[in-house]
Amino acid sequence: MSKDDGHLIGKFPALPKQERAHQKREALMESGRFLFISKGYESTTAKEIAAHANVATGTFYRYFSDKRQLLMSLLEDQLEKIMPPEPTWVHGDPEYLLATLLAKHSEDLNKLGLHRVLPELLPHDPELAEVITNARLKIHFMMVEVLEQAHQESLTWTDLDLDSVSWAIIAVLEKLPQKEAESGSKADYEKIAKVICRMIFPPEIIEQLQSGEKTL
Amino acid sequence: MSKDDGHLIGKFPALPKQERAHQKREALMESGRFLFISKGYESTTAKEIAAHANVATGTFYRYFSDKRQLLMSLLEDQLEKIMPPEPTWVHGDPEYLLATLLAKHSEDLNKLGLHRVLPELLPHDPELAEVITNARLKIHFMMVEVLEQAHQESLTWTDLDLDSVSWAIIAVLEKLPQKEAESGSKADYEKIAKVICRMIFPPEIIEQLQSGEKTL
Amino acid sequence: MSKDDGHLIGKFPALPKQERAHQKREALMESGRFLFISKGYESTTAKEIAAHANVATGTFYRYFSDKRQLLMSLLEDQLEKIMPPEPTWVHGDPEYLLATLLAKHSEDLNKLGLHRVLPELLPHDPELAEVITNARLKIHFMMVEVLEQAHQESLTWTDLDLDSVSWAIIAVLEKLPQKEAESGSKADYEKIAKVICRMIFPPEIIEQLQSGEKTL
Amino acid sequence: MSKDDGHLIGKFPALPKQERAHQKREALMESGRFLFISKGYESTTAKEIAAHANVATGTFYRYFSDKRQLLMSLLEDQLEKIMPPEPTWVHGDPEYLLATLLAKHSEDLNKLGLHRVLPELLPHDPELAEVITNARLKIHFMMVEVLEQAHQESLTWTDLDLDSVSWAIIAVLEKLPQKEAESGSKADYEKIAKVICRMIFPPEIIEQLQSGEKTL
DNA sequence: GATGAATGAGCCTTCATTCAT
DNA sequence: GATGAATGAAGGCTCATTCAT
Repeated sequence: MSKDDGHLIGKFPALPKQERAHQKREALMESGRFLFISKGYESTTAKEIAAHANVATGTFYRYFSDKRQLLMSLLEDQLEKIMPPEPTWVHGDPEYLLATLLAKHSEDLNKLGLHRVLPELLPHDPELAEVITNARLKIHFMMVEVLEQAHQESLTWTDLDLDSVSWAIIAVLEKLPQKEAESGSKADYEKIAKVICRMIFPPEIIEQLQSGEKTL
Repeated sequence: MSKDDGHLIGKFPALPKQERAHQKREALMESGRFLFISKGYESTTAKEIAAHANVATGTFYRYFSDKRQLLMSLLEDQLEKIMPPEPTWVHGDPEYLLATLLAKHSEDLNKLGLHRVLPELLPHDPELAEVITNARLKIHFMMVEVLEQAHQESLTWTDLDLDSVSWAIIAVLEKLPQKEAESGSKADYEKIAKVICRMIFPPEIIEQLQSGEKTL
Repeated sequence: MSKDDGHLIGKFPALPKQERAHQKREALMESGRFLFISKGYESTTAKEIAAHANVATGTFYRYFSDKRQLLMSLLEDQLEKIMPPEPTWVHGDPEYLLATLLAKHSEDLNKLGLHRVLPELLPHDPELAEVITNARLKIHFMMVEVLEQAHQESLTWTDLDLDSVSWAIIAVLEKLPQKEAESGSKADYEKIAKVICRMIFPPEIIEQLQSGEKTL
Repeated sequence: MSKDDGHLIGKFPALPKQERAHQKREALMESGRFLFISKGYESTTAKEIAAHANVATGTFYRYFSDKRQLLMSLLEDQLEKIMPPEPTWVHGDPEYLLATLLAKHSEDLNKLGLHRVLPELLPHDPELAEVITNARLKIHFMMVEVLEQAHQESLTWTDLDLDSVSWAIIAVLEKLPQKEAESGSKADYEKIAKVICRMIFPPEIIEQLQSGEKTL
C-alpha cells in the first residue's frame, strides 16, 4: 500500500518530492557509513560516497555541507542506538543479564560500525569529541546510578570506588569491538560478564541474586 | 683545539658528521611525534614535519622514505617502553604494586604519546596493526602467565576465566590514556588498581598479601 | 531556441555537454602536441599543457591519466595519417609519383609534428617503441610488396636486394623532416625522388615508364 | 712502467695530482656516457653519474658545470671519431670499400653510443644542435667533394643531383644504428653498400672499378 | 533540484645545485 | 680538493568544492 505500492511506471518513482529527497539523503548516509567503515574516513572521498549512492557529486553537497557533517548526522541519527538500555541488574541473575547486555551492545555497535572511524577523528575534532564524550558520560552516569542503587541495597563491594568500577566496566565495554575485530570472532560474553560482575558484586550476593532470593 | 673545540658560541655546532645526522633524524622523529599527536597523522604533512624540525622538505626524505616509515621508526624505537615490566604482584601488596604499575605505564604511554594516532591508522594499515597486535599479545601472555602462577598458589578467584580477566585488565589499561585525555587530569590509580585487583583476588587474599603473610 | 540558439556573443558557447567535453579533450591534445613539439616531451609539464589549453590542471587529469597517455592518444589518432598511401609507381612516371608522395608524406608528418618527440621517447618506452616499429614495419612491407611486384615485371635492378632498397628508401623518407627542420626550407622532392628511383629502376626503365610504353 | 708501475701501496695511487684529477674527469665522463645510453639523458641524475664513477656528488660539479656540459665534453671528445675517414671510393671496388666503411662507422657509433641520446636533446638545445649539424655538414661536404671528383671523372650518374645523393647517403648512414637497434642484429653492410653505390655509379662503372681497370 | 565537469590549492616526491666540513 | 648532507624549487597528481547547464 501507500506510495510505494507498485503503481510505478518505468524508472520514475512517483514519490513526493520530499520523500525522494529524503531517500537520497538516506542513501548518501548509508553509503558514507559503508565506505567510512571499509576504507576509513580520511580515505573516503565525497565523490566516492556520491557514486556509491548513485547520485552526482554535486548532490552530495546539497544534502551535506561536507564529509564531516555527514558523519555527524550518522552519529546523531544512531547514537541513541548505542545507548545501552538501562540494565536491570538487580532484578535477577546479574551475570546472565550482563552477558545478554554485552551481546546486544556489541551487536548494536557492529551494526552501526562507526566505532571504527571514531578513533581516527576524535582526537582532532573537539566538537565530535564532545558529542561522543557526552554519550559516554550519559552511560557512565546511568551506570553509576545503577551501581549506587545496588550499593544502597548493600549488594556491592563496600570497599570499591563505584566511579572507578563504572569507568572500568565502560572501558571493557568499549574495548569489546576491538577485541572481536582482532580475534575475528565473537567474544565469550558470559565469561566476561562474570568478570565484570565480580567488580561489582561479591560472589555470595551474585548467588543470592541468581537464586532469586533477593530481587528488588 | 682549533675551531671545533666547543668554545664556539652560536650556530656552529661542529659535531661529528654522523652525530649531526643522527641528531637530525632524532629531531625529525620528535617533530613527527609532536605533530602526529597534536594534529593527527593524516593531517600532518612531511613538509610540516620538516619545517618543525628546522630542515628543508627534501631532508625529510633523506632520513625517511615517507611519513609512515617515520611512524614505524617511532614505534620500533619505543615500543619496548610500552611493555610493562613484569609485575611481581604476588610479592607484596598487589594493590599498591598495581597502582604503581598503572602510574608508570600511563606515564610511559603519555611520554610516547603515539596511542593517540594509532587508532587512526590501525584499521587501515595491516602491517602496523600486526606490530601492535603482537605487542598487545605479548602483554596479554605475560599477564596470563602471572595470573596462572597466582592461580597455582590458590590466590585467585577460582570461578573466573583467567583469560577473560587478563583481557579485561588490558582493556582497562589501554583505556587509561583516553580517560586521562578526556578528563584532562591524572586518573586515580589507587582506586582503579583496587578494582582491577578485585577481578583477580578475593579480598581476603589481598589482605593476606598486604599483611605479608603469604608472599611467594 | 532561447539562450542556446547561437546568437550569443562572447564567452557562452552553449554546446551540448558531450561536444564541450570533446572539444576540451581536443584542445588538450592540440596543446600537448604544440608544446611537445616546441619544447620537447620531458620539458613539458601537465600544468603547462592545461594552461595552454585554458583549463585547470585538474582538468587535464580528467581526460588523460598522464602526459604519456596524451601522447599515445595523439599517435593513435594520427598514426594512420603517417601511413603513406600505397604508391602506384608502376603506373606512370615513377619519379613524378614519388616526388608527389614525398611532398605529401612530408607535409603530413609536419602537420602531425610528433616525429620531433618520438626519438626522445622511443629508446625508453618499449610500448611506444612497439607501436612505432609496427607502423614502420607496415610501411616497409607495403614497400617491399610494391618493389616485388615491379621486380616480377622485370622493372627493377636485378642485382639489388629489395629489402635493403626498401629500408634505404624508408631511411631517406624518415630523414626528410629532419633535413627540412635543419635547413629551414622544403626539400627538393624531385631531385630526391630521382635518387630514390635510381635505387629501384634502371634509367631506361624509368624512361619507358615515363613515356607510358610500359604501364601495367 | 712510469707512474703506474706497481709502486703503489694500498689504495693510495701515487699519481700526480693533475693525473688523478684527470682520471676522475674521465671516470665521470665514462659513467655519464654509460648512464645516458642506458637510461636516457633526462632520466640520469648527476648523483647517479657521480655514484657510478665512485666519487661524491659534489665532485661532479667540480669537473662539470652541469650534466649538459658533461654531454658536450663527451661529444667534443669523440665527435671526430664519428667523422668517417675520407673514403677513397674511386680507388678500387667501391662496394667493398663502402661496406667496410659502413661497418667501421657503425662500430664507431656504437662505441660512442651517444646517437641514442642526441635525438632527445637536439630539438631543444640549439647550441648542441649546431655542433651536430656542423659535424654533419662536414661529412656532407666531404662526401659531395668526393662525389664531385668522381663526377669529374665521369664515373657517376650524369642525371642525378650530387647534393641529393650525398644527403640520401648520409640519411642511410645515420639510420643504420636505429636499424640495428630495432632488429637487434648487425645490418647486412654489403647489400646496403650495393644500394648506396647504385645511387652514385652506373653498374658498368662499378664493374670497371671492381675489375681495377679504372682506378684513379 | 540534479548533474558532473571544472577548478586550483596543496600534498608527495625528486633532483640539480650549493656549501660547511 | 673531496665529500655528501642540505636545500628548495618544481613536477605529478588528488580531491573538496563550486557552478553552469
